[in-house]
Amino acid sequence: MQLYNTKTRRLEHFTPQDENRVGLYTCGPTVYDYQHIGNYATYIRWDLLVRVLKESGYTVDWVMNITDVGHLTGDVDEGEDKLQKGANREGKTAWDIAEFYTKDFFRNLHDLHVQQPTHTPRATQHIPQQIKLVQALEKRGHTYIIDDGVYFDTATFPAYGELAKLKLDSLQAGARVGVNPQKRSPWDFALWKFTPKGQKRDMEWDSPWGKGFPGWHIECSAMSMEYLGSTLDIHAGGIDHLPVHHVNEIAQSEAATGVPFANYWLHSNHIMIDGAKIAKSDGNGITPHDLSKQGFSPLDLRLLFLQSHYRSSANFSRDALQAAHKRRLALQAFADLRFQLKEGAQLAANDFSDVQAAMLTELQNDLRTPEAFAALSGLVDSAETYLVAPDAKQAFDGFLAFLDRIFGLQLAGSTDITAEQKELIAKREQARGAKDFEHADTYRQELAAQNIELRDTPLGSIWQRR
RNA sequence: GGCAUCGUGGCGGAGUGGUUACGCGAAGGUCUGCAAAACCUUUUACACCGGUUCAAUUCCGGUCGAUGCCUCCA
Repeated sequence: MQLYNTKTRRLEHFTPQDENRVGLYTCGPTVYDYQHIGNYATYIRWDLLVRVLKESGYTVDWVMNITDVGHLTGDVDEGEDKLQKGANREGKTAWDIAEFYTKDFFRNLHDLHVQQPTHTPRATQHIPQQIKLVQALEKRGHTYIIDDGVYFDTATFPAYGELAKLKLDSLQAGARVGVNPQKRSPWDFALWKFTPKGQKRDMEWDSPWGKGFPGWHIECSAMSMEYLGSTLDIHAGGIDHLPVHHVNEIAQSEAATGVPFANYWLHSNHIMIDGAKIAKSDGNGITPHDLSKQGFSPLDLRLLFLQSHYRSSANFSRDALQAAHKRRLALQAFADLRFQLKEGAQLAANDFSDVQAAMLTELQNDLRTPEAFAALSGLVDSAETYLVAPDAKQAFDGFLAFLDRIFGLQLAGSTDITAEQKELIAKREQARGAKDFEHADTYRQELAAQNIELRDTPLGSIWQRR
């Protein structure tokens, strides 16, 4: 398997530390609001990575964190989110808000057929581990304390910023707002923040340095190492995390352990809407729920995101989603041919195995989904024309199972049409044979009313759902 | 201001130094009882200007444009 490693900026052959097991960490959501479709695009892509790794014979330990702490103070009232404001008005706490959005997040992942990660640790449930990691850094002389927290001293970590190829001299620190002037360097970041004097936060814990809460980066290091050890095989995340979050994760992790934090770094690019980044502040933070209300299935969205490569910045639009929806229906119609095997059909077992091999090859080459789908399209077209013979049933079923394993589109999850519907089709065939086209069309219309369309082939009628 | 990335046909989206990506859509046609499907044709595809080359969308340089990051952000 080949993966593009941000660490080296090139395609590399992937080799895990253990022969058959892969330790994968992916940055999860901060649960203070609904996740938009761009967020989910990233999780769908890492789900694909896990699926392809499994298909390649690996066992995958997948850890995805839930950031349920950070900036939720007791009197949050910023941003435009009405529910959050409402929650505050109703006297809810940061804990309630985190719980609400965590549930929403997992429900959406389920609907999008993203597999359940092996572990989904909450930051609030791993405070001791985070404190321990900060203590280790303190012991090794990588920290200093100022009035609002314990900070990581980037000057003590010469490799700081290497992953993102940061040129610290040329970065414009002055553009930042709210920089604590006591920081030794603008790049230093908080490991532990103190609760401001006279304040009481919903979320705060005791620590050796005083009451407070963990910094924004330390949870990922603490929890990934807790479950996967000091060196991860793969650390994946959104491209936006590269220059700050991932750079800081590396610094604090490697400074504490002395060993490489991750062997492979994967970054997914952003989904754009109308050529611009998705941002709630711009009012384009579309959620899967918004699309459901418009009649789209979560699987339409899943297919749309799988059609583009994870490293390119894909553009979302209604038309593109509609196109994906229709493509999915066509794929479903292809899968439903398994209920309509025809004697004399021409598709043979090796037609499926050849395409399966070709698709897997593309996916193992840095998850090249566009090429994999292109390879599939040829077969779908052939199947539509030549149909599938009964003696290819096993191969066909096996192929559909393969498609569901790698793409998660649930193609083999459909059911056959009912006996009544089959009866209608038979009646229509009879009427047609007798050149009673009036009745034949009546039967066809009856089926159409049940969202079933017919097309006639030399081997008989074929139905497909709309 | 600094650092990056990218500009492909109506839309989405791959890829390549010389041959149809693929999907969705539109127009015409063949076929069909009518449809559907399929097939054929059309819808002037690779931002612009130079350069290298027998040959560039594909390499090099420049121009213009778009976007991202530098601040929590998938």
